[in-house]
Amino acid sequence: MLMQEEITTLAKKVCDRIVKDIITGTIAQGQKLNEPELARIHGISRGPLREAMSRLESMRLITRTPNIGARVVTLSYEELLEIYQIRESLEGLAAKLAAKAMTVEEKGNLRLLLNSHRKHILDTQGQSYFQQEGDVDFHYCIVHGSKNKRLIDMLAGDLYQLVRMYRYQFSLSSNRPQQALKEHDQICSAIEEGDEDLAEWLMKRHINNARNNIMQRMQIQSPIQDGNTQ
Amino acid sequence: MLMQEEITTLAKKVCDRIVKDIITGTIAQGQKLNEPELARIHGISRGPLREAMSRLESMRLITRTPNIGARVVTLSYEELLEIYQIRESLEGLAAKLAAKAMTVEEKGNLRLLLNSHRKHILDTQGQSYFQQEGDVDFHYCIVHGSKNKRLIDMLAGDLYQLVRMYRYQFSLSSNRPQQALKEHDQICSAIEEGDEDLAEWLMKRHINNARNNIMQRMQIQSPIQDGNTQ
DNA sequence: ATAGCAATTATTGTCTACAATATTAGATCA
DNA sequence: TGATCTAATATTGTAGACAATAATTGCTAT
Repeated sequence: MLMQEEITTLAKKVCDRIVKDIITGTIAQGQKLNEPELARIHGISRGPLREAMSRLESMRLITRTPNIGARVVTLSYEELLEIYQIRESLEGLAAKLAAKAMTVEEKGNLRLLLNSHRKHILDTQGQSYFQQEGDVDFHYCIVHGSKNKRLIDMLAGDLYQLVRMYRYQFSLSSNRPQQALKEHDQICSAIEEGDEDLAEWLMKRHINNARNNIMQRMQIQSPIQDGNTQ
Repeated sequence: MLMQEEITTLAKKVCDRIVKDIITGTIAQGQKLNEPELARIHGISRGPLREAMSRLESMRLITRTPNIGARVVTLSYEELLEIYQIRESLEGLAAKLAAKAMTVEEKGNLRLLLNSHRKHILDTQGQSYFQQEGDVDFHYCIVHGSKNKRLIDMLAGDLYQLVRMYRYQFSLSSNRPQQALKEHDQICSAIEEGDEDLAEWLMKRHINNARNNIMQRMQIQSPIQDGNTQ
């Protein structure tokens, strides 16, 4: 039996491309999305494009108003706070569940991932991009280890996209890679030992630390630019 | 200035109707959704219907497979467990935030709501329907009191629909209305006093109790019927 | 010169038709 | 009789055209 080809649809493909454009800022925050124009750019008709936009809306990357149209969300200090509150809660749960549900193989992979991050940080001191994506990888891995499908969808499906968007657009690369790595290390150990409560507690503290770090730097940084081009 | 008429679109209206049908079981779990048929039933064309189905998918009330079609989700003991794990985490957070963010007026309304529930329980002993919806109201109210928009969307927008679906289809009306009311009372008091940590702890325990109660009864009850009509 | 209105333009919402894929039914052969 | 391939049917995916609503422009009147 052949391995199933990754079957997909125009709407999904275009959705992924637009997601990328929004996260990286190629399409600016607050910008109006014109359906005929976007359809033409991606070489599809408005049908699948609108379906793609429905997906974007469910991810909360755009907001739609009937008869008026869709705009890319506008990032804000307040929303970032909201997101981190939710992350602390849900990822704490994820870590707790992962400590119980992860297989030895998965735990091994998590450790390997961590070691490769350590190497990256040592090799490319301050190379923040990899650190960022590495951070996403680590959290992504634990969330999947929770085996809670709905939790996985909520975090990996939607919320992490927003987190990546904030990081790109606000240049929020970590300025504390060693510290973050150490915290990841602790979390990994707790999971390896199956210490659910400790894993949860460490994860919550880790995210709390990250939030404090980011908030502090955002207030120092130049105020949020208005990406609204309309 | 006139109050804005609730402007809407065919897709949204039909989506709401289908949501209702799915939750109440008018459309059985596991059932295949035929686009032309559904469109005809609701008197619209396939365009807006497909958009409605996108919304249903984002709520996880249906699952879609490219080129094959959409089916209503199949409820399971495992998923219900997953949902309650998430609820415990997120609603704990909601209660904590609400204890800080709710206005005196909102706190007053919450107390009024609770008193009306008490009256209902006294009047119609064992009348479970109101108790169910009343329970939803109470949690809904606290979630909104958190003022965390994304949290509100996650819980009130999507998750509660699923919870209602489980309650309808598994006839999971509360068999402990007095106990639940007492717990609501405690949570309300903690919120009134602005005791964030207590509110969180009480809410988590409350949901944990509800879960244990439901799980216990589901195991006693007849096994989950297969609603798959295909 | 500016405010308000009217006509025009542009954009979104919806419908119908067609193309591509999956499912079903039937026929052929071992 | 049962399995497998093929043709017919049904269903989903996509495109393009039309209708309804919103935004814009230009005009008029004060």
